[in-house]
Amino acid sequence: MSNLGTIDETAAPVNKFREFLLTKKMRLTPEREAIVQAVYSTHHHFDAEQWVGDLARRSGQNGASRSTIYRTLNLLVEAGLLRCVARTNDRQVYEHDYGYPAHDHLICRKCNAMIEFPNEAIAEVLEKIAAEHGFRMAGHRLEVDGVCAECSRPKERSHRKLDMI
Amino acid sequence: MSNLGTIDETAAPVNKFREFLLTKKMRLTPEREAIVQAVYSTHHHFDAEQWVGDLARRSGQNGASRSTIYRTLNLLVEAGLLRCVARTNDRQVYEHDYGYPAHDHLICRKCNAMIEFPNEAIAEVLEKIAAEHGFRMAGHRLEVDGVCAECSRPKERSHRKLDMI
DNA sequence: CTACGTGCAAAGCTTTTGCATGGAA
DNA sequence: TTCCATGCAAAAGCTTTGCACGTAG
Repeated sequence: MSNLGTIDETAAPVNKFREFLLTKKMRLTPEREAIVQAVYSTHHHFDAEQWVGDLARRSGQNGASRSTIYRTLNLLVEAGLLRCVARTNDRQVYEHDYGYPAHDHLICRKCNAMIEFPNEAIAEVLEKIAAEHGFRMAGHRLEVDGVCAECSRPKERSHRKLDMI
Repeated sequence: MSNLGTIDETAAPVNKFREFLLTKKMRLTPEREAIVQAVYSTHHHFDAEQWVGDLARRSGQNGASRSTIYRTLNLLVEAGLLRCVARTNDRQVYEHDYGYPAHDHLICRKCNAMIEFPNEAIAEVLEKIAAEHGFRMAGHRLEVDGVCAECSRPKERSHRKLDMI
């Protein structure tokens, strides 16, 4: 959890989550807070199982069980704090959807790298299309697949086939 | 669907599939052919299980087992005949990717309707973005979610919550 | 006292796979 | 004969859920 000076970057999402929970008469338990802090401690893509090892180990002690992690991730998506970006190896991949500019991803089918790019242009096009259909757009998910520059280079050895989610 | 005179619209995909299989030293078996004909008999979105009931029933007799259906659908995607468009109810949703213009979908979160729209504009934007990143784009998958015009109408009763894939 | 949460284990689901049988080249 | 394919049943894997027990309010 990188701190910028004294600012805890997980504070804002935790607060937003608390507000969301209030509207549903739910509580911000230590488990839920631990999960939000964990997933907001770094700005990386992640899947549920990634946190299970870490958080379930110290269950009760600033951790949470697998069930609670899954349940909480669903809540965080509902709260608008997380976004499902893709599905890799049959696992749902999440990313922050708060305090971060809108973007989509180029996904390399060789090394699985996910390259972000800002999506204003696309959102704009979609707004127009949605309007034409009387469709109230809530969001979108765009996965562009292909081969990244690194893996395209013929001479050098390409990336290892890894799960770089 | 619509036949142009006496032309069987499933003939072209079957042929294309045969060619693909040849390149992999595989055979166009009756089972594989039955599957291609089934999924190309109508231009609808579908998932694997949808065909299991239909095709597995008459196994051996112009049908195929669940395993073979799953195996063949994967081959058809590889062959460029099918495309994975989305995931609904945890099931992979497919659509024709041959003899049909490129498009993406607006997905209604109320009635699950999938509304197609041509995607040249988006493909164009993506070409540019990919080029900027030296990324060799192979394709994309775009799911726009929101609420369709029908379900947005406040006065009338909205669509039934159905799986209109 | 009541309602909400957690953890555990088991269930649920779709999709994949091992294996024995069968058929085409 | 030698692969390639099929079908069955079982496995795999992620995610959800039932239930009993706790605990905040």
